[in-house]
Amino acid sequence: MKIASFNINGIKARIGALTDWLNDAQPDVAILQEIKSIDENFPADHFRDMGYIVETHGQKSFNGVAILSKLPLEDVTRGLPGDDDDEQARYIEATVIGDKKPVRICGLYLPNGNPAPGPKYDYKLAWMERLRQRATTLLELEEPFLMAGDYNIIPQKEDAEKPDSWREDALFLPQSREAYRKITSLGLTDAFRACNPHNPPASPPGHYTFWDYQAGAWNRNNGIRIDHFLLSPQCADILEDCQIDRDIRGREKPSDHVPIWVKLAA
DNA sequence: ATGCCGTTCGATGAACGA
Repeated sequence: MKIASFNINGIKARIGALTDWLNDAQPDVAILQEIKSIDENFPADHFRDMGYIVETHGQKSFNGVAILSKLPLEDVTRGLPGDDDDEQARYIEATVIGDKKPVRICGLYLPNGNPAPGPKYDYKLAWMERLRQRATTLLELEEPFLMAGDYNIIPQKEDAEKPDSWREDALFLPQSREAYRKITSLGLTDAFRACNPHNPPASPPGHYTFWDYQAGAWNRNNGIRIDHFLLSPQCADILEDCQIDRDIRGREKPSDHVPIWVKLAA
């Protein structure tokens, strides 16, 4: 089973690039972030015609997440538990029925948090604590699950081409990385690092999932790794591969993020 | 030092992003 995550930065602007990538990469499941659309305006029929089940959790103009799946989905839930007043559409869950076993999929678009400090940063940290709570609940089930999406977290300096330039940014502040570690240290595996260990000091070119549209970031490989797959122990047991579809960033009318995917024996 | 660039809504720019 191939499961991909892709922050598309607007479905209206990306329907062509997304369709081309789906046809090339052929994921069984695509977890999307920043659809920037209400559910009614998401082109669900287009993806149904391609063989996908479509589940969205959208809002007007901003945020919004979705799951496209060629495999059956069960028990779809929308929104991250823990704050009934949170109206931002950033979280969706579903169970994918694989040929061998079911996997619970959590698709997330974690708040950016800038500027820090400030209310947006407070919201980010509170949201991460709610995500940690949700992970704790799911871990108690001792079943395969994964949390994938745009975490807006640079976990380590190796995950940025120019870490110094992110030193005071909400994506890289010590408090942000501590909140992220509190989630991974529950026992979740970073699938990309499990499959692509960083080997200092002979640093190879960095592996990134985001390059800013500005200042020639792509041409300079001035990127950051902020889209992640975190796997439960039972899911890490069946992990076969995890890679980043880097070349997508160089195509026509690209998103500023690229897809990252896992292959599971499920 | 600031903006660079891109998307959205809906306007002749503002808000937001990372």
